[in-house]
Amino acid sequence: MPTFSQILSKPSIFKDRNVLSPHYVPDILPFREEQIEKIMNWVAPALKNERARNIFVYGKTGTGKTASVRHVMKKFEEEKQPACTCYMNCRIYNSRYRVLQKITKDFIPEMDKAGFGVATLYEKILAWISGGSRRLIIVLDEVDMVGDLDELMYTLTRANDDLKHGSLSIIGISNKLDFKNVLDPRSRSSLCETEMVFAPYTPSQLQAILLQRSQMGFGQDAVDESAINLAAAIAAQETGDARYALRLLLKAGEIADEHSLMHISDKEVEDARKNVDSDIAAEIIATLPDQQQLVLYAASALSLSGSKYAKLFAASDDEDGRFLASGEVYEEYTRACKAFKRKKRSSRWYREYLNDLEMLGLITMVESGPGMRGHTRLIKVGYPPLQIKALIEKNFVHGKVMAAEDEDAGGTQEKL
DNA sequence: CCTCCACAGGAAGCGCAGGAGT
DNA sequence: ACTCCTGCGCTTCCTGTGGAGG
Repeated sequence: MPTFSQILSKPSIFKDRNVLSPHYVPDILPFREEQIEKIMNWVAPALKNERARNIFVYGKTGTGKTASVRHVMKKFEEEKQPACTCYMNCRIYNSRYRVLQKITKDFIPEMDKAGFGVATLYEKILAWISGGSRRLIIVLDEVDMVGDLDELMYTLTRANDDLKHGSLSIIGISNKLDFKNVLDPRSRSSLCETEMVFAPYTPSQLQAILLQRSQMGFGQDAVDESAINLAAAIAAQETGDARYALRLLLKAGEIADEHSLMHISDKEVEDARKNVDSDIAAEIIATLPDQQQLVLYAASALSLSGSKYAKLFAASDDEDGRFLASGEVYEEYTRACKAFKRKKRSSRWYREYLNDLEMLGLITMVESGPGMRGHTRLIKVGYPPLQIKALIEKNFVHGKVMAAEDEDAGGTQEKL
């Protein structure tokens, strides 16, 4: 058994592991100078006591949207003015109510509790802005996750009409390129007052970024040039996602550490790739609500045991695409609920779960064409079903027994 | 052709938790 | 302490929709 000091003194390939983390915002963002300057120009009016423009930033994941905006916000806050910013990720603050609540919580400490109505929160925010003639900029990251976005936009834009002093501006960030088309025209025109697109990084840009970070994160020459090129190529093939590329590098480093290597070559990057893909899925799955896990579990279990329509698909199948019919997955889900002692949800809500899972990229769905009865969706799990099944089983066995008992108690109460 | 099947997804509404107003 | 009120997760009911089968 090693001691902690032995573990800590073990040589590591990492010099500063932190710079490879997805949350790290470097002082210099390569290839984004132009975008940063533009955003600064649009935001600057707030420092001369005018309203900053609303900005809508979009581009695929890992193109530096969030990092660039946060970079500008950091610079902005360094100026001591009645100007302030409020950043939030709408994956968490995903409704008008929660967004307003977050704003009040950040700036009005005595309001830091739940239960106020929308109107109350709105009034308090207006009074706070107006009272200090403030220039508030709200950054809504992953803004497409907000359910009642139209209402949120209406509320926020209306605030400017109601304000005599100060103002409120919005910076929306989204990675859904077609997202603004589903917006109400009115909210679109206010949110998309100014637009900016972040193009994916090119392979050579990714290379440069990886080189910059690897020099900061690892010792000099710890990473093969060809390994960096490989990681850049893999990420470029995906979507030009810098976050993914950095994650590859981080994982490659961890693999090197495990084998006590002081050097990263192509092999470690290759291995990292396999790991990272399933890591990403495992992370998403672990944070999924119980019911959605059960649906996913049912789909994986069924794709292992085989669809009853297997013969049908075999004829028109493109390679291994094992599709399942929505109905049979629901039946399997019902069985899974029984097995894990959970209360099953109605089929209507089950369909909502399917949509959620698809949005997370855990499953893919297609409309049933000719060959199948009626109007059904065909489901395919996006990752190896055996792994998913095992992972969810583990999630349910570990630490969730109490929850199962609670559900059970609820069930008996119902019968009374 | 029509009818039925097996779903998709909108609308309404219900019960609950937790805070406001009194 | 009590009645409202609000948001949330969910169920119930309902109206499409497009191919299968007669």
